[in-house]
Order: sequence, then structure tokens, then C-alpha cells
Amino acid sequence: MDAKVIAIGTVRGAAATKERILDTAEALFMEHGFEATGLRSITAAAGVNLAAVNYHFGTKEELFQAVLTRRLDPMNQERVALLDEMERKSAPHPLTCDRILMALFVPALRLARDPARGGKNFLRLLGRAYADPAPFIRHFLSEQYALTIARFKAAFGRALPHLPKKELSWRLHFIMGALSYTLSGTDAHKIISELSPREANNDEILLRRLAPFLLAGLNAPLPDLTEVTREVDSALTRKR
Amino acid sequence: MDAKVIAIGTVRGAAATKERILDTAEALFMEHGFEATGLRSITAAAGVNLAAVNYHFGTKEELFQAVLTRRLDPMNQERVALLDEMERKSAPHPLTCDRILMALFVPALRLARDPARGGKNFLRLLGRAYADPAPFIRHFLSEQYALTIARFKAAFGRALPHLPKKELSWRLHFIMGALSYTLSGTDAHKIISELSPREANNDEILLRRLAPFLLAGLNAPLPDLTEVTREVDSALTRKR
DNA sequence: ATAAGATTCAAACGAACGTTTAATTGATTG
DNA sequence: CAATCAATTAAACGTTCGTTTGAATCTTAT
Repeated sequence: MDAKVIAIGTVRGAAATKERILDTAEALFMEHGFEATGLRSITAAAGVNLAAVNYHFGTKEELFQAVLTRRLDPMNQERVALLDEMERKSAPHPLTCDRILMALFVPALRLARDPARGGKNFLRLLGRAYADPAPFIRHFLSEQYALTIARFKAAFGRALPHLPKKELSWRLHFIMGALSYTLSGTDAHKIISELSPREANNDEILLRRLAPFLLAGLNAPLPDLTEVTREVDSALTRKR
Repeated sequence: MDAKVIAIGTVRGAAATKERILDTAEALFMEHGFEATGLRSITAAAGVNLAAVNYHFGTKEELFQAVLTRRLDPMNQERVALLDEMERKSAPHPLTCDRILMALFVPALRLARDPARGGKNFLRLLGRAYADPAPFIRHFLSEQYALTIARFKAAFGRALPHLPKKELSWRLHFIMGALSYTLSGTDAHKIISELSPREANNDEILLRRLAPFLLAGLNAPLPDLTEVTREVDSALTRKR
């Protein structure tokens, strides 16, 4: 940012191409996925030379990580900061689940609202990345999210003291699943456009419907595994 | 199956290589995704000639569709059949949500239990396919699922008459999201192995924890959008 | 047994991939 | 002005991709 203003020469041009590459890669990775997107497509669409990617980012994988980090890092910091502030205000009472969910969703909404920070495109790219089989993506994401998830798991643990930690881990997993799938869904955006085409921000409507759904799931009664097991078993073995 | 026993000549050899290709492709597609899996990897691992894929299936895309159809078609038929039978038995009362969810999950569990029908691998492949950006995969899946989803949506509609259809569409979408993400998750299988390594079938434990979670979400109270909106808006604008 | 057909095989096709190289351009600094 | 360094460029690197070809091998049927 500062460098762009102060030095008008080399740095500005370099920073400009770097950002143009990041923006274009973000869009194309979202549309076609990591493997199916060629460096030649990216550089051509960005109007830069093919070698520029390797010069500025090293490899294609590093470019992908740079695309993710640029948005993900600030968003997760915002999430934790929001959670911290909420907990401070409500002390000594623990936060309720709906407010913790808010701390999880609001920064994502902010990002989706702001076109300058990637807007809706990035959330979809993020959802895609969550389901990508590539090992380096999975490693990268779990590293990026490890601290944030642990922080929120602790908060949920205080809000749901009766819930065994094992069960809480599962439900958090389900939450992240529904969230990432919802964000990545081409279907979801299509559904929105069909059902309520005049609304302002699609991702916003989406997350506001998702939150109550997940909140209810979090507060669900503990599954009586033995009983359910018998019933399902009978269904499983009956028509065998 | 029958052809393999009856005709001992050409058919056995041809059917054998076809199945070997399908099995190997299923495993490799699951591990690396569609784009990242080469035909040479598949044919080498299957012990067949490279050209065998194009000879038996036409193109790589058609091979992928064949891999999916082989398991998906029977499973969806089983789902609808189970739902039909349940509705017939409980007539004239409509089914409760938990039983409809059972009709959705049990066939998937049966598939996961049966190694001869793909076992756990296929469910993970299916989850991956759901998140794949490739247009032909999305088209194929939505075609394959259109009837089944419509059938279950109608059943849920009868079970939740107070729920607006729009809201029901959303919640079904969330359910499919959590389901596919859960099935595809490498993380999920790791969590299971760590938490309860001695259990028999991983996918079974998984779905039995997911069902109550989703059931609660289905029965969640309608979101008071206006109220929630104000609260979230304040959070969004406060720190801007 | 022999013709016909189905399947397998090795080899090659052109295209696209990510990455590297070496030369050139441009601006900054001593 | 000259030297220096970062940035851009065109070109080529070697590899891998999905697909096709035509001959060879095997099975089925006359």
C-alpha cells in the first residue's frame, strides 16, 4: 500500500501486475478449480507475461496459496477479534451459541459485501478449496484454520457445557461442512436468484438462513446411539 | 454378474477389464480428483492397456460418469423404494422427519457397509464430485438426483406443513451440503480413527451423529429475519 | 477349420502443461 | 552519465495429457 504511493517507478508496476494476477487467478480458480486452471489462461486474462507468475510467486501452488491468504488471513483475524470483544462484553457470563455463530459469520459477510476484498467470488473459491483433494491445499487450509477453529471450539464448549467434547467436535465439523458447501454451491446462487431476485446481497440472505439451521443443530439433544442403532439396524437387515 | 458366470469366453475377459477399470478409477478419482487423475495412472494400476478406457468407455468424462452411475443409480432407487414403503406403512399419517432422513441415510449406509459395492470409498468420491467445478459433473449429478430430491422434498413438505416451501428448499440444500462434505472429508475419517479407533464402520458412526444434528435443523423455528437483520447489521456497521 | 468379430496391444499423435532461460527494457542510485 | 537492479519479454525446455491408429491376439459362430 505505502510502497505503491511512495515509489512511483518499478514498485508500482510490479505491485500492479502482482495484484492483477491475484485477482484474475481468484476468478479463474473459482470457476474451474485449481487443477483445471492453466497458468496461460491466468496470464492471458490478466494481460501479463506467462513467466510473471513464476517470477512473482514461484510456483502455481504458491500462487494459489497467495490467493487464499490475501483474504483468509484478515477474515480469520476479524473473527477472533470479534469473538474476543463479545466475550469481554458479556463477562462473566459465557456467550450464547447464536452470538458465537455471529462472530463466525459476520466477518464472512463483511468480506462478501466488499467487492474490493473479493466479494462473493472469494467465498465460493474458499468453499471449493475446502473440498479439493490436493494435499497441499488441505495442509494449507488446516494450518490457516487451526487456531481459529480451536478458539471457537473453546467458546462453544463454554456455551454448551453439557455437550461432550467428542460430540462438539462433530457438530463443529458439520457446521463447517454446511457452511463451505453452501458458499461454494453454484446451485445455491442459482436458487437465490430464482427465489428472490430483487434482494441486495445473495450471500447475506444465504448465511442468515443457514445460521438458525445450524444453531438448532448445535442445541440438538444428544443422540441415543443404542436406540437409534437398533432401529436403523432393523431397517438395514430387513430387506437384505 | 450373470454374464460373468454364463459366458466364459469374451464376455468374461471384457467384463473383467471393464470392472477392473471402474474399480481402479473409483479409487484414484477419489484420491486425487477428476482432473488430477491421469488415464495412464488408472490403466497402469488396473493392469490394462491405456487404450482400453477409450475402447470401453469412450472418453475420460464418460468413464467418470460410469463410475458414478454404477453405484448411484441403485442407491437412489433404494432410497425412493424405502421412502415409498415407509409412507405406505404409516398411511394415512404423514411420515415424521426422522424417518424420512432414515430413508435418505440407510441406503447410503448399506452402500458403505458393502465392500463389494464400493464401500466407504464411493461415498467419499460422491462427496468430492458434489464440490467439483467441472460443468459436466454438475450437470450429471443434478440430473441423477433431480427425481430423488423432488421425491424427498415432497415427503418433507408433508412432514413440515408449517414450513414455507422456500425455507424447506434451503434446509434441504443445507442437509445435502453437510452430508456431502461429511462424506468427502478426509478430516472426518481422521477424526473418527482418532476418537474411536475400535469401532466397526466409520461412515456408520458418522451418519448416526449427523442425523440428529440435521433433524434439529429441520425442526428449527423460522428465522425472524427482520430482528436478526438489525442485530447483524449493527455488528457489521459498528466496526467499519 | 475358417471366417467374422470383439478385444488387446504397442506406438504415436498433437496439444497443453508448469517451469526455466537468456536477453531486453525500464527506472533508481551513486 | 554510468552502473545496478528489478521487472518484463519471447522462446524453448521436457513432460504429461487424452485420444487415435493399425496390427496382433483371442473368442465366437458358421
